[in-house]
Amino acid sequence: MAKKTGTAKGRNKEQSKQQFLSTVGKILKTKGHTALKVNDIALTAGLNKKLIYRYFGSTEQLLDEYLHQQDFWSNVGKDSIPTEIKDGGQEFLTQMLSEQFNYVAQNKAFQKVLLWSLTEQRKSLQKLIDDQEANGEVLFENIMAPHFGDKITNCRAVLAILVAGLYYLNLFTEVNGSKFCGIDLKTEEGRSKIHQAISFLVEQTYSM
Amino acid sequence: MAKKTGTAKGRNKEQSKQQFLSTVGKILKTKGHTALKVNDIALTAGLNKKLIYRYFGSTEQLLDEYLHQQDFWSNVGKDSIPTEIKDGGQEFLTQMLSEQFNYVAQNKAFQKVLLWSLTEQRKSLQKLIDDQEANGEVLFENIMAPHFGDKITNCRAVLAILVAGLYYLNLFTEVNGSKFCGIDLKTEEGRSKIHQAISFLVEQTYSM
DNA sequence: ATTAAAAGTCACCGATTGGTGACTTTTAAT
DNA sequence: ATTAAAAGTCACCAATCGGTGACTTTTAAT
Repeated sequence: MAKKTGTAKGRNKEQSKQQFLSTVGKILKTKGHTALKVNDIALTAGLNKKLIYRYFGSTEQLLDEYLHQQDFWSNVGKDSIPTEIKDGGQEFLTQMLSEQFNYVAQNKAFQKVLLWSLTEQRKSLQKLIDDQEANGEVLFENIMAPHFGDKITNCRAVLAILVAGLYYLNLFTEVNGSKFCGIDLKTEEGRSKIHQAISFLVEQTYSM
Repeated sequence: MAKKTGTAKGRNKEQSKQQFLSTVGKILKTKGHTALKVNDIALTAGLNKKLIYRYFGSTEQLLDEYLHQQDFWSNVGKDSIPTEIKDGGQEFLTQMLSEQFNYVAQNKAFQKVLLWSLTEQRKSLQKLIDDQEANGEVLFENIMAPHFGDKITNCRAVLAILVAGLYYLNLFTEVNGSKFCGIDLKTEEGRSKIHQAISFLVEQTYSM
């Protein structure tokens, strides 16, 4: 018969669970998803690995709970859909893509999750992707569809290439940095060129 | 004192080496680079793993030799640079990007190598990337620079996003398929939309 | 104080990892 | 036929992997 009194000097289930979850994030950021072994997680967390099975059932469920806990898309998209849109969403879209480019660049955990989702099939990863799709659909229907009309499909394809391109460039930069198409993405100058290209490409798409 | 007589009934060094190398490709295609363990390679090749150390020195050197042996870029770019270019390379560039999109889609080994190069740092992978970069530079200097003049940097940034985007879309399709920005990349219709977007974006860039 | 559940520890299991020494078999020059 | 190098096999090693049973310690209600 044990209840919690709040006196947590290390022997606290909820605190230990959070310790495991944050350790998953730490390892993910530093070593990638392939290093998420139960022994490493427990060692890094400073807790016994048996607790992982007791609290989460398995390592897989721990990872699932980590992915579910993280709300990667809250910072990247839907947070601020403007109430009034004059230019058919051109400025909004430009800013959204630029912010997304920067967000991915500075969020290493998200980078690793992106890479993870390109590497292996997993329910929790699929859920993240589905959320992103649903999130984007709101933008398409509310902002772009009214402006593009029957050209909306072309617009989708262009945006797919842009979003995917910005993802890849950030992933590429992190590992084999140097240059991509002659542009050094590790410099502010190089990244600035990408921002200009985003602005240009969105502008051209809206003049379709 | 052993020379080769060409009588190879399994006991042939060169044949065994090629067997190992092709096995690396096979595992890479089916399970990805994380599954390239020495035990698996030897088992799949039907040879003893000791031979890997004897012939290549280590598993890493075997992988390096595989990457060096494969010439992924020969089919994707430089093969046919037209002698005469009238439109500043617009048509050539459009076709090159479209072909690259299709090439990556059907070459699983290349997909895995791309993913590999986003995952871990390795000399042989870096060399592949450098080759690609040098390869692209020829196109920039010979075809696009004369046409774009001082706007060549913007052109680089646009092309970086396009190439990166096409890479990512193919990698994404392979694992978590379904849809990206509402486009189903597993259908011919979806891929056709991407080809149209490539054509459109290159066209717009040349009207810069 | 008793007690039962939860928190946490420890040692062990079988399977797999990378790697090597000692061995046998084949090859081909002498 | 002899012989030595190369081709190939087998058994073993230490380290690590995921996972579990048995244990001790703490907690808090009774």
